[in-house]
Amino acid sequence: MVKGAGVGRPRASGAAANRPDARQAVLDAAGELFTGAGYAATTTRAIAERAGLRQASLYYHFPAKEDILAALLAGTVRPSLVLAARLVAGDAPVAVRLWALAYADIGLLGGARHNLGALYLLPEVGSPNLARFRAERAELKAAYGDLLAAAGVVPVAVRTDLVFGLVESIAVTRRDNPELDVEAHTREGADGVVRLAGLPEPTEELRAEAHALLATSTD
Amino acid sequence: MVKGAGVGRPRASGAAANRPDARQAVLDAAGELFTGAGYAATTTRAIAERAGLRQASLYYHFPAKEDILAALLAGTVRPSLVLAARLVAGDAPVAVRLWALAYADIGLLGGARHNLGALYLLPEVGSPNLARFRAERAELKAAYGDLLAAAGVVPVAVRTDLVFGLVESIAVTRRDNPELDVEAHTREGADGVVRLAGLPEPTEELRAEAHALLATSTD
DNA sequence: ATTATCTATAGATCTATAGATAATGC
DNA sequence: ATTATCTATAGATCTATAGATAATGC
Repeated sequence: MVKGAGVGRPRASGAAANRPDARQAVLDAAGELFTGAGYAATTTRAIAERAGLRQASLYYHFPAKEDILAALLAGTVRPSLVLAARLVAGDAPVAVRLWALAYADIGLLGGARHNLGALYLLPEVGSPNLARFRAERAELKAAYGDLLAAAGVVPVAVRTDLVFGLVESIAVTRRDNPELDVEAHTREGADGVVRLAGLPEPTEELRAEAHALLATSTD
Repeated sequence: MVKGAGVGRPRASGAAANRPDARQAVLDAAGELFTGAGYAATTTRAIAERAGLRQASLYYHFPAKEDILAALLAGTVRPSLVLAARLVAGDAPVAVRLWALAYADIGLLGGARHNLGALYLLPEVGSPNLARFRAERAELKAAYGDLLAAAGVVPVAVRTDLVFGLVESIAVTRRDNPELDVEAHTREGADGVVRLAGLPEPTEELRAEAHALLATSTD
């Protein structure tokens, strides 16, 4: 086993024995602190403390502070991107696929621990080292654009901006109100995306079809 | 005159003579840097350099770095808040007033120099010192809620979250694409707010009425 | 021998204050 | 005398590296 139980020097913090995965503990800690205080205002010392190790030990798992942010960003956009690719290529009615994508995407952002969608708002995402994330997020946005185009929405570029803005706005809403009813917001948000696009008012049948579509994701 | 032309020691930078208002120069510089790089990542030295004075001289105009951010935030939310108060108390059809508020609000965020709306996204707005701004922004959001309630929109809380999120999303859209066609986005955004609320599709007549309402703002 | 941590610290900041200085205004 | 700036710096960080150390595994 490469991942032996207690290989390496024990931690100085009391939590010497229980270290299931230091890397994951670092990501959890950074997720909470970056979303709360921002990237620049979060020190590597604070991350390490919360993860139960010393500041310098972070650098065994990540080459630099920015790589911690990159890892968090990658983890949040990829699941939506995978789903989007499947839906764009699907053959269900386009309004159903749009509703399903918005519902799943808002749900992922709203349900993630620590409001990880707020990471998208950090000014640091403009950094050259995070080009990978920016490209993946642009791909996701393009998927919304493809669905809107297939639905005959015009002007498609402006409406894509608005729809994508509405989807991501859950990060700000959730920051303002951590007690947010995520399920209600997600369902109303998906309805809102369809309305905002200018498509016919979503019906209960449409929502049921979309849910069915999403339920097949693990096949 | 309190504001004598060249009172005080001259600046070390070449721009010794032309100092129309140092305080304003500092705000301009900070607006650009805070929106681009964020608050924590922007040093007081960088602000001062861009404003044409020395780092320590900032502290003659502002007691602390955070007060520069507070001043910028106050300047961006107040104009919308003043308009919102007028529209909430108005007697034009409620869809007209809603369209007008969204149009003006998005236009102010989109047209401001340096994408000042991006300041709302900074994690530092949670700071205790910026409670004033948060309260004013909450008041603006409440005005949207009042208009939606008057229009009979249900569920009003969730839809208010979505509408307000859509309006503010221009800051993210503009950051992603600095070449954004602001006028087109603003008009489509205001239409989108009405649609998102679930009200009847906006007509050209409604838009004309709303523009007329806004034209009377300086009376 | 390998792994995962630790301690210690170099070098580079960054904010804010203290006190001096160079103008104008009276 | 007042104003608006300057120079210099104290004190407090913060990131990342160097090298030691305490486990397990062979």
